[in-house]
Amino acid sequence: MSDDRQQQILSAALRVFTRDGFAKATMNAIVKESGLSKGGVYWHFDSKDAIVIAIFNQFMSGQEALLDTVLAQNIAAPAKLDQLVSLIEADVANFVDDMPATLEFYALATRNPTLKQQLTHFYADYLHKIEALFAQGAAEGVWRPLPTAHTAATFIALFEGVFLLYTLDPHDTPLGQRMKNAINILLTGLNL
Amino acid sequence: MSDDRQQQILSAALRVFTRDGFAKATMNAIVKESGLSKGGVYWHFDSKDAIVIAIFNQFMSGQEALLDTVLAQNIAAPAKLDQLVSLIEADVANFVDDMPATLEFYALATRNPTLKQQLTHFYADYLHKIEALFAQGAAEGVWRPLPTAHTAATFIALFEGVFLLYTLDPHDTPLGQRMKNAINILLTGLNL
DNA sequence: CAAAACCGACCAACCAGTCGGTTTGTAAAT
DNA sequence: ATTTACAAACCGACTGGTTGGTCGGTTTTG
Repeated sequence: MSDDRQQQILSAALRVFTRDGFAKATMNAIVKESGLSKGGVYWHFDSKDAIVIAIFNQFMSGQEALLDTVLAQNIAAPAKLDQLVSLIEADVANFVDDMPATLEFYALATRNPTLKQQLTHFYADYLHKIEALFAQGAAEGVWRPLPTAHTAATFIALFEGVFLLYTLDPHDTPLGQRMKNAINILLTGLNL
Repeated sequence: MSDDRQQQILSAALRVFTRDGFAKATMNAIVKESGLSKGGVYWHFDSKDAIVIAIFNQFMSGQEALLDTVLAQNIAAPAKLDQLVSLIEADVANFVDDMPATLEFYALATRNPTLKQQLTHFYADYLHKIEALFAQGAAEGVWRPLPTAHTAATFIALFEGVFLLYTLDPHDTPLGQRMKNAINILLTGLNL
């Protein structure tokens, strides 16, 4: 049952990263949290970095699967957008506590070539799929036929920014509300 | 000339953080880069964290000063917005290389209470000032009179997101172009 | 019984911070 | 102008503690 054990280790590691921060997280802590021994953990993963990369991959796969689920449906573009927001909102509720860890992963990705390449691919894929969504909306005549690359990049940037600010300071406004506000303004525009 | 020496240490530290990443940056490296000795550096700063916090403060002060410069002028709101984009674009050129470090600071701020509080204050201030800008635009009759808090939060999120994505993967599109694309879509809106 | 999975004591490297001592600036006393 | 006095600024060898990773041996599994 190698896969189960690996998952057990990854879950433990994510818990430690979330609790202690990536910089302060030690292998000893991950080992202890996993319930295994040091040798056991190192039998499954060659290094601390290997664990980080594995967690990162799971996170990206999950996000991409979520997007695919929404886009696969046979509905109008605005409905897809609504559903995407709802799904992300629901999904994020499961890992709000891990969001600082996400930030640290991003920081790490700017240094680690392996991580950087994976992240670049992930975003390229994600961007293309979102582009298709906006192209659909334009074809349906509900959205402006702007260059889809610009629109998609702006949309993703807006969402990432909302996440970032929420992570830095969740204070009173819940994440779902922030996302909806942002989307509304992006759709309607500011100009009179 | 205590201030000069402190600045010398902070500049060296930022260089090391940018080069090695915050996690891997050691005091020995900062000491070496600064040209001083360990005792010398520790005479000016009590700890590694104190150095980080000082750098963070400088960064925030700079950003706020830039915003104040723009807002203080006696011109229409859209012109202020244009100018803000230009100024940020020019300013960012000076520290593109340090942007991964910025990401790491953000990650750190979610753990360190002192940093977190400073960052919260900084964003609250920044938000209020941006709100005033959108209120001005609404009063001038060029922008929709939406709730300024929502508009300002969305605007900041959009910009932070653009920065984030650019840091993660600068590939071909320059930052200034990305900012302008994003602003255009936000102003005009997507809906037909 | 062989390979896979696991154990945990051990280690070499490293790191933030300390401290006793030295140099430098500077202001008052001679 | 020179000495004295003292604190600010600086030096760098040293340390106590920690960390990622290893390895020879043990248990479990098929």
